[in-house]
Amino acid sequence: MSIFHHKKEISVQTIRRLPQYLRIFYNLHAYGRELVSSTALAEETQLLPIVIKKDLQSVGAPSKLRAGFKVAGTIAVIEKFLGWNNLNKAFLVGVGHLGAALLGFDGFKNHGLEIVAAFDTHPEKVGNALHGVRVYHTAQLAGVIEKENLKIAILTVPAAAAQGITDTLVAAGIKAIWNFAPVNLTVPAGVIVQKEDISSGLAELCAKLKSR
Amino acid sequence: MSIFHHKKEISVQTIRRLPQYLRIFYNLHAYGRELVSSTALAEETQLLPIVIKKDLQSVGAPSKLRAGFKVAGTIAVIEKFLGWNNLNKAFLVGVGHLGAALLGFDGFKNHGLEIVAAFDTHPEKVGNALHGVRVYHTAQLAGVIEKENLKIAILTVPAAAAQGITDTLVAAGIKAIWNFAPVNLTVPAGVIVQKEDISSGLAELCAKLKSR
DNA sequence: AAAATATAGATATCAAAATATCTATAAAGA
DNA sequence: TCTTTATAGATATTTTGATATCTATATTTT
Repeated sequence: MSIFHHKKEISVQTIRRLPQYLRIFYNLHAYGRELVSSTALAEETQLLPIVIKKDLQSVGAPSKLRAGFKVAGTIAVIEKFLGWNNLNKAFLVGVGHLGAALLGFDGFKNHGLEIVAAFDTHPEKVGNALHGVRVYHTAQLAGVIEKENLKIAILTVPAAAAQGITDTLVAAGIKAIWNFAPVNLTVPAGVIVQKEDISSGLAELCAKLKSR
Repeated sequence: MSIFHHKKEISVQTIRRLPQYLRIFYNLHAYGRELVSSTALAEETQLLPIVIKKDLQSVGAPSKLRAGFKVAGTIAVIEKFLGWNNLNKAFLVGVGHLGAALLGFDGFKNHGLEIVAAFDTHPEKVGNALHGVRVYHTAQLAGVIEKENLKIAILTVPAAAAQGITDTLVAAGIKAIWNFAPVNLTVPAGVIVQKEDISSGLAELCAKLKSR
């Protein structure tokens, strides 16, 4: 056996399930539950108990033998793993239908995200505030990013505009882009792009519908 | 060798990539391109050529040796596979920020979906039209579903209301629910639920950010 | 005409993820 | 006290998906 400890890699799929667990654990905590077993969680999530067990073990969730996982402690390790124990300042580019909806979503505070600014090019939007977030003109992007030292961008612009704005964001030192535009962005190594595309989910649904 | 032909199973991941291919093929078609190779597509999508090749082969995309896949023919097979070659009537329940944004998204016409009605409980929304879609009171759900023979529901209500409405939908004969509420719905076998959860994507992004 | 090349097509290998099985133990019940 | 049981913990197996390699061939180049 090696004397080196290999840091256990946590799979992407596990990471994607963590928010779901977190939501349930928040509820349990609010109801005063201190322990919950993987079998109980399995009913709630419709996942297999063993999937949940392995997911929680992999982030180091504390447990009590024969009793389940500790609610408060598990919340703490998941939040810490995701960095959701303190808020990251972020901003949004493109105040269209989707962008406005995201600005109105107050759940981000539970997800480590605080949207502190928005950007758009339409004169009737610039200068106003939407859901308490001020809308700047896109031309001011670089300045605001630098002044506020922002690292995370939420991109909700039309496909045609996405790459151009991305180049501006990268030049301004942005480290992560959450991309809702239906294009693949080209960025230098080191910049993280997380693509979101609901048409994938719709395709999955339609494929299931057809094969019945 | 068996005399039975085993219908090749198409993987979920392949299905989720199909809309992306379709978008690119629409563009190519608009520009008059008749053939495109997997290597060319790989640059555009940032996927490996072999992934694309296998994906397209698995839905039976027509090709020409040494030249690539046929643009028009590939569009046809993908659309057919997903059932996007003709419109499915759908409706939306919950005209909040997200629901309104989805109503305003006109791209659904390219995705085999036509939203013909919306439902909400707020008196100031009921009776109006939003983006050309009439908003009914949720109490009228069963009636409208039956009258219009609707099969696909888009659920954008708060978590607390989701299961109750789902029960109504199921009782009214709905076959598929595209669920944007952050809960796991319980439905009888045969009803398809496709869950959409952007917090998974955010978790992925945050995990990547932390591990740099 | 001959050689080189880029491609789909087919098959094989590898990696990731899900699932199953086994073990030890603390708690509950007889 | 003894037995049963539900659980986390650990390991093994299976399945799924991604990646690599090889082949045949139409096209292009020489």
